[in-house]
Amino acid sequence: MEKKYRNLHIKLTPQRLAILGFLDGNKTHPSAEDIYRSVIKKFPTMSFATVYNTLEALKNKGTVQELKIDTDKRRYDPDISSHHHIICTECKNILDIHKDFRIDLSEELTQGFELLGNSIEFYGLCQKCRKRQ
Amino acid sequence: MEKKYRNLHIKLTPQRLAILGFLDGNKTHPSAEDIYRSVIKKFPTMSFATVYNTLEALKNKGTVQELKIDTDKRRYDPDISSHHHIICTECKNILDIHKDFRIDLSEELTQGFELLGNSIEFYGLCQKCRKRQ
DNA sequence: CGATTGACAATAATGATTCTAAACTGATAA
DNA sequence: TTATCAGTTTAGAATCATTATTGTCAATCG
Repeated sequence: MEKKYRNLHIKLTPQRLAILGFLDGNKTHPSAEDIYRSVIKKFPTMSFATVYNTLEALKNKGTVQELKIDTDKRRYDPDISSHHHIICTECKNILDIHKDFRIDLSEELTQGFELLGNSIEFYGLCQKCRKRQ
Repeated sequence: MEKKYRNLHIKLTPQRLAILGFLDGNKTHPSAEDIYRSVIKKFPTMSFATVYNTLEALKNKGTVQELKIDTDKRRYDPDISSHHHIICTECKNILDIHKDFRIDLSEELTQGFELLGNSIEFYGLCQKCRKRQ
């Protein structure tokens, strides 16, 4: 379990391993609070500062990315592959979209920008909300 | 000047007109604070609550949209046409991209979602930051 | 063995946003 | 004109997410 994270070259403390464990394979785009609430079960002394510090460290190492899908609070994603999201406009449920979209922009549109990539937020209605309508 | 906003069917107080005037044609994606700082020049008694209340009202009327381009604070855009943004990864400068991208998703990807639209965040290097590198 | 470093926890501080309560405004009715 | 009423504004307090600070401890290094 630990071996997996050795190459991060950060100190693998029990708290950090618990956070990494929670994030591993997690598809729920958790907030700092979500992480805190889960990890505190095993580490009753866990503090928010540790969650934020660890997330900052992981962000810098590039193993976690910060998402902009929520204006209320930051959300984090352990899946750092370039992927996109579709969000239900009703219930705000979020689904990952694993596909690359190479979108080119004309020079007229980019006005001198060098285009490096894109991140797409799709929106729509999830199955449950469609039935409810 | 006022006629333009009559069809909003909200009470057009002087403060609201000042906010609407600041937003009209604004391409800077201002935060609540940006709006406050500008409008307080004419209305020294203006309060933040009024800015937020007005933004909420305008959002509900669909004349302003809340952007998710900044994790630190909310930003607002009076341009409600479906458009996108390109953000400089260095200086965070933002440029509007006015073009429609119809992107279809396979059923396998959407898993029951009814796709309604998309919003794309492009990223890259702006002209100034390219030269600086 | 000290000395140093990095991480932790608790807590204080900050900054954005929301809430509250009282005063104000403008329209309408008496 | 005056009274009333709904909606708006204001100032400031409250809340919530995030960041900074401080003292402590454990692991590491010379």
